Amino acid sequence: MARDGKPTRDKILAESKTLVFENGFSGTSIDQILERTGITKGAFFYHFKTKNALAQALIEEFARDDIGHMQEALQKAGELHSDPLDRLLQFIQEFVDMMSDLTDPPSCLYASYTYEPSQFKPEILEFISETLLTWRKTFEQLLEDVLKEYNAKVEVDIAALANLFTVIFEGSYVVSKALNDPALVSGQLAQLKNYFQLLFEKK
Amino acid sequence: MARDGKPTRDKILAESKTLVFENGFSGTSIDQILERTGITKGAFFYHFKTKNALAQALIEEFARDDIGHMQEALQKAGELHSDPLDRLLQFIQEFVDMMSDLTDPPSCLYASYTYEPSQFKPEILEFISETLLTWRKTFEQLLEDVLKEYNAKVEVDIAALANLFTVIFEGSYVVSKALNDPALVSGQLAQLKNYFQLLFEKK
DNA sequence: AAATTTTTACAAACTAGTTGGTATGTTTAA
DNA sequence: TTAAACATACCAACTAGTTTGTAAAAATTT
Repeated sequence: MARDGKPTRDKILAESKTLVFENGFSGTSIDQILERTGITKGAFFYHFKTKNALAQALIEEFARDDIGHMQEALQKAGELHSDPLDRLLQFIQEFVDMMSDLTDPPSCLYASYTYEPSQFKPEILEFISETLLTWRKTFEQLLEDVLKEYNAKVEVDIAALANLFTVIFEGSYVVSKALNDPALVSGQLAQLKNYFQLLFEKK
Repeated sequence: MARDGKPTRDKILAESKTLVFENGFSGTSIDQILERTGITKGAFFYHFKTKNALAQALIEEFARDDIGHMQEALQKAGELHSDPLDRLLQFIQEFVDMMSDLTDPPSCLYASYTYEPSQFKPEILEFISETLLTWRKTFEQLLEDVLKEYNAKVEVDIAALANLFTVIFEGSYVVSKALNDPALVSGQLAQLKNYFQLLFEKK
């Protein structure tokens, strides 16, 4: 190895992500990325064969961080509570805390890509789908554990309940951005906590 | 008036909306619009001075329909129920019904624009913000009416509760698209109904 | 009511600038 | 000195937007 290319690659990824959230993916030109990073076209295409390869690297990094947060919260909730409902509520609380002092509205790359799907190779969209399904499965497990010791006061669809977490996350991001209200996100997640608190009663 | 240009204009708007949901706004070229509509550049720029003027017309039409649905549901809920909680639940049920037999995942232009904000003039983004606030105000009114006759079982933030409707709508659109599951939307709105049913008890 | 003028609603061809991507070099560190 | 990590210059295709022209309907005049 000659010079270390990782700082350059990381810089491309970081600045690209910011740009994609501002302009969308197809609205982000490679020239813009070069401007922000201070590198040249040769450097860019050394690290990424095509613009779509950048898209793929971006979403993979985003998903890695995302799933990382999920597992951290899962572990913390498991450590703090043995009761399955407390664990579920703590899991949500972890994200309420995480989102409680944002200075800017957050953005999700899944949503960004989902609203211009034709720009990406099918495998990228499938990867997003699979990542969201990972979230759902995790949440389904948490819910099933709850249902062993709790009854639901109204009839519930477990899959729908499990999706609700991601739905509120994605939705609160959109609305938070549209209203320029970063604090909105944690407030919405708190509603989900309320819902579960109201829904389940000890057997 | 000479020849009637309205059919042409409407065709541009309809095809453009479809294209924007496929490619994003900046990913949609005017040439693509011309291909789909079968018109020429002269015709396009006769009806819309700039591409951004199209963006504005698109969002205004979308918001008009959107607010229209809101008022329809509001009226119907008001006709069917005098009890404020029943009215609130019926209001949501109207949208559950509306979304219950989708064949494709739906899309929202607010979210689409929000994830490439730099492409639009500030007034367009403000217009989106104001439209979402209209939703919130309507929902706040419904909730306040409920709280006159009902108590909330847990402490609630009315603004957060009012936002939750839009949040679940936007979020379910994103997740529905990402998972290619059109049925998901109505299932998520049903959760919101559950929440309110559990939350309020007669004074 | 017939002839003329004006306006609307387009069509076709063009332009200046931008796009993603490439070909060919140069630098740098092991 | 060799391969990795860039830099420079370039290109064909595409971009939004413009220019110029024209058919037809509506408005105005005769």
